[in-house]
Amino acid sequence: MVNRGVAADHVALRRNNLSVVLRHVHDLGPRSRARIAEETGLNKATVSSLVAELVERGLLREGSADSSRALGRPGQLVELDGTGVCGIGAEINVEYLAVVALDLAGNVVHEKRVPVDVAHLGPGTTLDRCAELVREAVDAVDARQGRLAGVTLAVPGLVEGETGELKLAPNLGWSELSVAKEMRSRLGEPTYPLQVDNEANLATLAAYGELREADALHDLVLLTGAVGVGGGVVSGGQLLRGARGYSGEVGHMPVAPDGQACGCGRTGCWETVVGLTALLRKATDPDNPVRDPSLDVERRLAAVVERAEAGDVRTLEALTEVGTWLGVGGAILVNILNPAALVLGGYFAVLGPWLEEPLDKALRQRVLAADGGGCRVVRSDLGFGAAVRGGAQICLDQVFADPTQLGES
Amino acid sequence: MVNRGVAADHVALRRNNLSVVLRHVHDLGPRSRARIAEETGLNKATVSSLVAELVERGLLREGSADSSRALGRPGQLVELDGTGVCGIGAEINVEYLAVVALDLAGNVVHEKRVPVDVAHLGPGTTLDRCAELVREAVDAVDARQGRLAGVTLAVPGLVEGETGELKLAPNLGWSELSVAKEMRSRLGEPTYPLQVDNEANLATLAAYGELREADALHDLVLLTGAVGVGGGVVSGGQLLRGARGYSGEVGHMPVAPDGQACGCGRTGCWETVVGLTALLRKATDPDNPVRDPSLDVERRLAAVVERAEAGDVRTLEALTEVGTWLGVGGAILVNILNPAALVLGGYFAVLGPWLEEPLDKALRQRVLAADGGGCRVVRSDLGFGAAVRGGAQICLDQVFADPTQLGES
DNA sequence: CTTAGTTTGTTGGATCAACAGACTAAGTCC
DNA sequence: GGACTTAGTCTGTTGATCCAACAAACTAAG
Repeated sequence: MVNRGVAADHVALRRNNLSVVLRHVHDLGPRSRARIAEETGLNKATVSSLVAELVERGLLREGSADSSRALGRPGQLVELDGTGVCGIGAEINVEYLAVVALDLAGNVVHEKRVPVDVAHLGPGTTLDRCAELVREAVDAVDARQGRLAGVTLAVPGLVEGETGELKLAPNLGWSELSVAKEMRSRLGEPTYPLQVDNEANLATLAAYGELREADALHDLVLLTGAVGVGGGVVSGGQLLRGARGYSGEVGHMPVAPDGQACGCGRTGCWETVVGLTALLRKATDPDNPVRDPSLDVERRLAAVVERAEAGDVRTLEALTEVGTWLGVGGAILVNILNPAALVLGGYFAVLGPWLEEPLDKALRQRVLAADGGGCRVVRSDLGFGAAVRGGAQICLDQVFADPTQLGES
Repeated sequence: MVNRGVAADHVALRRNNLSVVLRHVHDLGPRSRARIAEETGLNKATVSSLVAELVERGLLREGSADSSRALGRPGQLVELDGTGVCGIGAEINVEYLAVVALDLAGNVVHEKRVPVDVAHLGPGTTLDRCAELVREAVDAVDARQGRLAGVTLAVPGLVEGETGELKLAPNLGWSELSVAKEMRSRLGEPTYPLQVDNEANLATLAAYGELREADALHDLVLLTGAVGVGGGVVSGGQLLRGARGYSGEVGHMPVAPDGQACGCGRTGCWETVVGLTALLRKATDPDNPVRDPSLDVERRLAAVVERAEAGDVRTLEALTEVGTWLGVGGAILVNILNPAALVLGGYFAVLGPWLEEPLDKALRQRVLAADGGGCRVVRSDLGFGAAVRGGAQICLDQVFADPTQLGES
């Protein structure tokens, strides 16, 4: 059934079917009980019983009458009751802290982002500030009388799957830090679940959440471009985490033999040719103000966009070059993983209009399967808020998977 | 969550629990009903009922008394009844056709391998010969009064997931061929399921089957070395197939910029530095007989092993070089996928003793996570029979997933 | 305004699978 | 031989789904 090979009883059966109905309404929108029964294969009477329990639990609610059918008694629409439950995603990144609270329907209940120089502050103070942000978000959820499904904290580094320990975050300058434990103690050992996850993985989940609604798309690779380059993989509808949760480290694939030296000590890593620094090096003179690393990322990007739109040849050439390099590395990923979509996130999304063409061309040249194995290049419009969204979403997903885990409202 | 909960009823519940008990006995060996109940969390009475049904279906059988416990009434052991059900795996490869029939316990019931020059024969005749092999295997299963769970055919090429159509098999010189349909018609439209799958994927499943019994290992990458280099990925216990089933094409990752020209038209592909041809080029003179491509692979390998064991410096250097290149490409895979094991199959396994050290070293240098992300390098001892084994296994897995799908014996 | 036809959602009974606990069976230990 | 322990079966209960009948609500047509 839902969990491969775990003994099940009628409680598990009921839980499974509650989940099926809740997800069905979430994915496909408001509909009558009769229609749910028809579409899921459950009996009408069973659907009535399941819907009643989900309404009881504050996850569904009765809507208006359905007048779409011409004949017969109109159905009573059943719709998602978003307000009942919320999930919170928070993020510690090099230049900012962020938090978002989403309700079950995916609406933003609370959102905040503060610029911070994490490397300067150090772990202790940063975690203090982050805990403060989370507390505000929890208060906002409480104020709306929402129940909290959980909090997920995104960090740009290697997070050990089991323990939630941060092994290594080169861009923060942190290592071997039990972030989950530190946060729990700062939040006063909260009762809601708190987990820590890799930033790129969570951004990938967020992108998957957006895309699967449009298409029936269950295999994708996300590339998040910042100073470094991160990646995440969804395969068969499942986030690929790897044995310890260290998956998706694509930034240091050796692709450019004669390339620049990389922060990791080697030369020619992918991020030395497609990272933001590389783009700016190619597009501008050394004394250009956009090269100043202390300037915030959005500002520097805006400058590049402006030059590109103005038709600056050097900028356009640099973008084409980066796009081609993206295709070179992207082809490796596509050959290994055969995704249905290669999603551009972070700064790649912003510059997508100029990157896509050379990227697509390079990809098609280098992927063994004809037509790139059917892989499309897509821009994510979630911007730098993808990771927090994914973090909140992962908490809500647990409610969809088991609607009984939260007590009744 | 592609298997996003399907509506379930008591039949599905029963099916699930039958599967749990059957898998439990398969994975952990013979044990009493009481012990199964304790370990699975099912009720003793329920286990008795489930075991009775599985015995009825010819999948389990009553064994001897369990005298391992000192006190109390000894239990009646329940064990896998291997003989009841069989799966068949067949393979079409460049130099040979092969078939194997396995019973539920994984024992070889029938096995055959014939050298064939597929490129010379062409698809029609090759499929005729292959169908003949399958028919022999089916007869062998029938002779043992085993029921046939299905047949899986392995081919070295891109197999479209949904349709089972072979899109491209460069090493065979085939393309756009509906192998599944051709085989079904040659076998007289059989009633058992017949599927077609990628050779490397099936070999990966076979390797996973071997390893997961020893360790609790659910993330691995298999590298099969032959003239080309293939790969397969298991992540979270699930074979990674990709959107269309084209995953695992690792042979053409660009790693060696100044490398040899590759059959694919580019230069520096991974298989140009780690393929068998590359090894022989480095280890031997151009006029050496082992370079003769018409010689069979095992013979050529034996020659290399002999030289290495004799301490031939040139051979040892070539092996070190190939091992290092294996690590360079392997590091890309490990960074992306974070497997618990990198499994060497095909010719890599044979030469493992000489490849592992430089491979391991290169890997550790280039993987971002400390200690290679915990990735071990392991040799598969399945040799060139891995794919057929995996093919048979995949049929048997379906029986384990749904023990009711075959009628009672 | 009436009647026929259609669709929705509920009700009560049947079925089925798991569970709990009592009970019998079959050994060991003293 | 009796106390003790563990295995497996039997019986009755619980709970979830399914089925079929039915009431409710609405449209269409005469």
